[in-house]
Amino acid sequence: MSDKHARLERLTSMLRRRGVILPAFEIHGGVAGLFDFGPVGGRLRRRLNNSWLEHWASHGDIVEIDSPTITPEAVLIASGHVGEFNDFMSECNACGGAFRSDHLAEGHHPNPDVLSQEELDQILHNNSIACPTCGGGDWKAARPMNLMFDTRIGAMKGGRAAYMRPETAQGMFMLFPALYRHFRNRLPFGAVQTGKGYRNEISPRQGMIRLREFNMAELEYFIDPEVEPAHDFSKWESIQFNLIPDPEFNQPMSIDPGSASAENIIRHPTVAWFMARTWDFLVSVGINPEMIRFRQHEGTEMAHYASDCWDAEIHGSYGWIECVGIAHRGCYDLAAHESATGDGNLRAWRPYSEPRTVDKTVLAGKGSIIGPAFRDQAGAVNDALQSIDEMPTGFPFELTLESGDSVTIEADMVEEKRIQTTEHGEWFLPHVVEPAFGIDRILWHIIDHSYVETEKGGEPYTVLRLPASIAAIDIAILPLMEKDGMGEVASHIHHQICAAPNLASYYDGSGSIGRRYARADEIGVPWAVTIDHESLQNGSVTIRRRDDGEQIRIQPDELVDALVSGAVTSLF
RNA sequence: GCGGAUGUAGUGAAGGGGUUAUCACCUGAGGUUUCCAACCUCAUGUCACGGGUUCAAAUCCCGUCGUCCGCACCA
Repeated sequence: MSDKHARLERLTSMLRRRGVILPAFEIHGGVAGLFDFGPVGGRLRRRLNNSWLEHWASHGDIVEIDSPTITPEAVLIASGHVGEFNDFMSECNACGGAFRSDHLAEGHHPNPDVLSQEELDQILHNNSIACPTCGGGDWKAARPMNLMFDTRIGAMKGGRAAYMRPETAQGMFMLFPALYRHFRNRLPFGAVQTGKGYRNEISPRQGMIRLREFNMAELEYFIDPEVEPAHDFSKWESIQFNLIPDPEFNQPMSIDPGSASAENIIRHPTVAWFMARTWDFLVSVGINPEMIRFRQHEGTEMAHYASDCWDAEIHGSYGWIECVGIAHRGCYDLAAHESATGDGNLRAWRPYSEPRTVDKTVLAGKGSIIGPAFRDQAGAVNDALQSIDEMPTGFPFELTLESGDSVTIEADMVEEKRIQTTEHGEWFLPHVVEPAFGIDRILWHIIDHSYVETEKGGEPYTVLRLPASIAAIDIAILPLMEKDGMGEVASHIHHQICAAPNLASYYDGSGSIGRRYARADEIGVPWAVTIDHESLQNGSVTIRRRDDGEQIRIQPDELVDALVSGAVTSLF
């Protein structure tokens, strides 16, 4: 345990020293839960973000959007966040312990979640509920504890209440009509968004794990609940995932995702499919596959919107940490926004395989008779006639109006009409499967899994074995000496590589060559080019592989091509 | 929010009522060497913030803030 702790200290020291991840605002004392990404970390995070976007864009039916972080209160009331994030806390006057008021009131009210502050205080007082810590029963008044940062839109006092978004997902729901049009009205399709989310955590701990401002990457995949999805799981046939189902139903198991779906351990095939694609992503960016498991939420911990939820948890220095949540949200969000706004554009059209023709015989009122007969009730009579389900057996008959009044309808007041309508389809609320990624947590575990402490010549030596695709710096350019023109050649190659799209190199001419290799290894630079005397004669340079120190000679142009195409490994 | 610990260069640490605050590594310059953290010389940079006690505070006291650990809370 203390070994692990010491390793963690060395790792976080390195991250600070080398400009990867640093506590934010430190010269002003720092703020828990806020971090800076430095010159190395900033690019590392961008690379991870880009890998994530590419991963989903490669599906062909998923597009990227971007929406504001400032969100009007109405949106978050509709989505349930204002109610759900507004928990009341009660504090014990004797020992100072703080607890969620509704948890304390449990057993004394069928649904304490919905109670007001006064009602909660009443229940605590009337039932003399004891403090779980000290046994006292003297409670301070309950106080709301909202985990969202609030703000106002508009400078004057008339401004609208708003919050910093606690998740990026709502942006995708707001844009559903635009997405539906973009995809030519055909499901399924998805939208992704990466960006900041905000939660005013009571007590951020564990470094990058619980943050107050964090990088989220969320995907909303809209599906027709009545279409049985066809996913090809053959790619993962021989890969065993570690699953921890809700203990109410199943024991932990190792199983391939296709079978888990077929056996209904994962309740929806699309959820299983996204779990598998999530696994692909995590492994591709450098997460150790043995350190991944999927845990199903139990009924009681399910978020307010989810009907089935699996977390991808990654094991690292802080134990098992949830890094991805894959939730089947049903039609919760679209339905909530529809009912809050009355907007009719949050639905999709499902054509029937055969048009449905409905023959109906209706009684249509004759205006010239009904009008004079019923005067100001005539409209209501017509309405009532139209909504008759069963034809009357004869005339006259009694017709009940919506107001409850009854009127007598004579035969000459109406005529029978046969109406034929053809319905080609129906509007429905799509269901949503949402994989939501915590980028910072994933980045942390990539670093954690990549950080290797070894020995070199009896000295401790550290290497960050990042995959080349996300390493902050692609290559280090090292002149063996900065004389005889080696520095100039090196500088030229450095600029050549930096000018190539999406490549970053760094030039290092200070210190011994071994020291410079060590510096590059520490922040995970996968390749190092050395310019030596032979380079001055025939232009060739050596390229060294980070993970085993092996070197080959190569022409710089060939190297740049290989870097651009990501094929440096094949040169060895 | 409660309790405990704690705050000294970029990192890690030592020290301590007295005017010039140490040490190692790191970083930079010069020299020397040159393919895996070599060496020599020199240099940059630090007592969280605010108040008090004192002739004098980085040191003692108070407060604030931050950080860490435990409790509690936690999409």
